[in-house]
Amino acid sequence: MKTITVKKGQFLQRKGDLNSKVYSVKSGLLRSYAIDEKGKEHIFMFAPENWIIADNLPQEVPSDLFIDALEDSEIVVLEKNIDKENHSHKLIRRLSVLQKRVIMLMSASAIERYHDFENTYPQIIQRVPQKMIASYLGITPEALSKVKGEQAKKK
Amino acid sequence: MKTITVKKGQFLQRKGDLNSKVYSVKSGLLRSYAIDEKGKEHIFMFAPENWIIADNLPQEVPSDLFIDALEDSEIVVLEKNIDKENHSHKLIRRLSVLQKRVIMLMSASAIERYHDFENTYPQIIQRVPQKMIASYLGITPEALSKVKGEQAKKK
DNA sequence: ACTTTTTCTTAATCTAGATTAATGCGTGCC
DNA sequence: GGCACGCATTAATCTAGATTAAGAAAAAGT
Repeated sequence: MKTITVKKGQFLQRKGDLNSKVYSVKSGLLRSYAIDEKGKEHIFMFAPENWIIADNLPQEVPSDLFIDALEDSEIVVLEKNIDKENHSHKLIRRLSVLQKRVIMLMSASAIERYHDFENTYPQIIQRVPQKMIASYLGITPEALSKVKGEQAKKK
Repeated sequence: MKTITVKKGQFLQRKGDLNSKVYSVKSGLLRSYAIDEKGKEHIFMFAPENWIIADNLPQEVPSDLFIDALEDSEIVVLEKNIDKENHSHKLIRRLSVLQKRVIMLMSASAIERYHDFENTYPQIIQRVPQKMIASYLGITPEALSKVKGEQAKKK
């Protein structure tokens, strides 16, 4: 269990890496994302201070996600192994978040998902470019810009 | 820890229920699903024999999902509490599945998601109506029918 | 301070999938 | 054995969001 510092833009993990770790963010901001066959990025999650981020996979399988720093950050690197202690509560909370995300992706429109993001992660919205939020929501930056404009006019 | 039998169509859990349980399927087939504001069903998961199914939430919060039986089934009902033993491995495997589902919903087309479902759950595809698979994939039955037709013609 | 690179916005066009509606096909049920 | 109901398919139309493109604004690098 060691602490490292990373600069904005630096990678902690790439797709295909073995023995991926769990990263606990002391300061700064990380993200994880996938790249599809067409070369497009899809942000899976953001992790600001006090969050942990990891590829949600058994540690022996090659990782699917890239993890990099969106800001200069201080990170505690943990082995996935430490399932000796009981992390069940944290895992269940993460499952809960993902379950909601799946349901939202299946049932809510772009604008509804955006509002939910605003409410759930107000801290994050200030710190990352709009296009990354679009990526997290599963839409294009253009679509997010449009839909926000329409929303504003309604008032 | 008791075993119960349920008939096709019977509910094990409804949205809003407190103290939701974990259901281990000995025989038969269960599903969980959400209903959105427009009244539409969105299937979150299927659980055939030897699977477990539950609302992925801390046990004290009211459930978001309905769980009912798609076939007559034998079910072992477990308390969520039994986090005394270390379920971490199962939870991590479930996280892994959900992570993939999120990425697929964000990056893959309807037909790609269908093929992935075919490959991942060949057992299930025979046992549930097409429209439920569509619901799991996040599309309408009509769209699935169409897209399968187009696929067939290509050969 | 100035240049270069990102990011955001707007607009025109295109497309995957939704919606609506009609028809045919089982298959359980009385 | 007939009938009602749930399911699948097809077709026509509609729409949210993708794509492409271009310009303005903001940020970052030197």
